Amino acid sequence: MAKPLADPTVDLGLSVDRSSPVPLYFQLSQQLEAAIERGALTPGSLLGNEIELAGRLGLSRPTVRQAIQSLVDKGLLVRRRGVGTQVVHSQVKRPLELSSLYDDLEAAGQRPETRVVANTLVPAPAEAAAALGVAEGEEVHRVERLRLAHGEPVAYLCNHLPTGLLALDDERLSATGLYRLMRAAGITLHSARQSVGARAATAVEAERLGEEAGAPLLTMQRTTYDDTGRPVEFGSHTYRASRYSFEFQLLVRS
Amino acid sequence: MAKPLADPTVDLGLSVDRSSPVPLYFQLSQQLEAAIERGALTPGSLLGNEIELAGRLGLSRPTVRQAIQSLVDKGLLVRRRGVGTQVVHSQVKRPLELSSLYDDLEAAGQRPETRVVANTLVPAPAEAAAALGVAEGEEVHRVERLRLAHGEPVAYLCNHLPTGLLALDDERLSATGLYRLMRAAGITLHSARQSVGARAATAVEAERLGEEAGAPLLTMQRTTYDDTGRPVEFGSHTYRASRYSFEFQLLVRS
DNA sequence: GTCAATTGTTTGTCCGGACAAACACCCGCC
DNA sequence: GGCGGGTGTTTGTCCGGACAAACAATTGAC
Repeated sequence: MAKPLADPTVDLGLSVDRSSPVPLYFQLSQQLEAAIERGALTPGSLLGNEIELAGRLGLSRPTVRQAIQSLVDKGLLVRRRGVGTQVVHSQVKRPLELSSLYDDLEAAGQRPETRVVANTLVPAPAEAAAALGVAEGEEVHRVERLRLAHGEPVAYLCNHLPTGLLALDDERLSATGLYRLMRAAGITLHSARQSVGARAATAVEAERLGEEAGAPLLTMQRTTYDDTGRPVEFGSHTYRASRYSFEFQLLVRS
Repeated sequence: MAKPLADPTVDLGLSVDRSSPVPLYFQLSQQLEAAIERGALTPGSLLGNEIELAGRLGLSRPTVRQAIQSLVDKGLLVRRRGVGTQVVHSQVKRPLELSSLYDDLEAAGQRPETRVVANTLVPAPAEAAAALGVAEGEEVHRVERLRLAHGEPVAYLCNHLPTGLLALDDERLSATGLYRLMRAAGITLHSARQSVGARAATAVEAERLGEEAGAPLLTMQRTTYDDTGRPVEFGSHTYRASRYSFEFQLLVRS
């Protein structure tokens, strides 16, 4: 009979605005996420059952469930039948996004810079053609960039893109990341297929990145798709292993 | 007015079994996924609207929506208001799972083998203690293994695990992967935090893997959490870059 | 004291309906 | 011919309810 929490609605300042165009379930999930983020909901604590929560907020149970489910999908909450919904007790950050090197560096406080080495139209090489789903030799954009942080080279990025998708001028390429340009052009990025490996740097690669020949490089090849499943970008990147590593969080989908 | 598909229900052999304990939405989503997998639903093709589909199957719209939504989450389908639900036209495999090296090798037809190099209790080193959330110096399991494919070394795996979770005997460790053992012990793996990088092999590392000193190695550090957010494993792995690379698919969470 | 059955709580699944918002398409106007 | 508005289709959101399944805790029997 004794409830572990007095009234979470009050403590957490949960409330919804029915006049807002933001969906109710989304308002709720954001508030819950914020509460978890700032520690108002401590790891392991119960959330109170769905019926009560719905009643207190003046929402229906399906709406509350939708809000909770989205947080479960993000890995912030765990539900157990007969027990309730608990906050996961781990230092989960973000469940993994399609990371942009530029944004990552910027978020880390490293001042990212981009030097455009090449920006031309070329006949598609076999590998790029296969990834982009165009005929070999068909014209595609080719962009080669050197990415720096604090004035030091971090990565050499070579990308191929289908024509007609995007206006690519050196100025904009220098100012920001490719993904931001694509999003700004109305392309909704959706998924990507990646392959991450390592190899020793060739003399040319080493010189570009300021390493010794034979130094270990982290390599990534990535094909990115928009929300219709159309390939929009194929990238071959090499990173200085001494200056960069990939960090990400995986969720098991059940 | 003209429908692109005559009656998908018939063509795809969709049907649900109400006497089965398997949830209806899950039955439907599995059948749809199978139809996409085997090409019965071609990329770009419409799925027919939700109301009709529900009517034909004798299900309610929410149930059909739940089935479709799960496939949208997996990146197999795209929904557009006023248009309908389409099959994504790309060669999407699986959206990325918490990959097990053993399972990956086995699925690729490489015959994986494991040699247990060490399997002891040790005081937790600082890094492992921090990852597992235990005090430094507290006793933890330490397992070192060499993973081979076709008799050739592929990776050197060093893992730390909390005590009391799992019975770790050399025999079982040799026969299968660590993740399978954990699942078999009733641990539900949920998420993992990974860091992938590269570095040159030290003399010791090179010797273990049959490489030259200085050869590029792919490194991974991973902390795995169960469904309650409790850390259950911390691994430091080194892979022969010449023989292995990580392949995975990322989804952008909207 | 220990084990098994019962009971209560909570989430899981499913239904039927209603209205809103976004998009594609067609038609009429200019 | 081009453009704008109207119309219809489809998904998005939300409601209220009902029953089933899983789990924990208590109760009862041995």
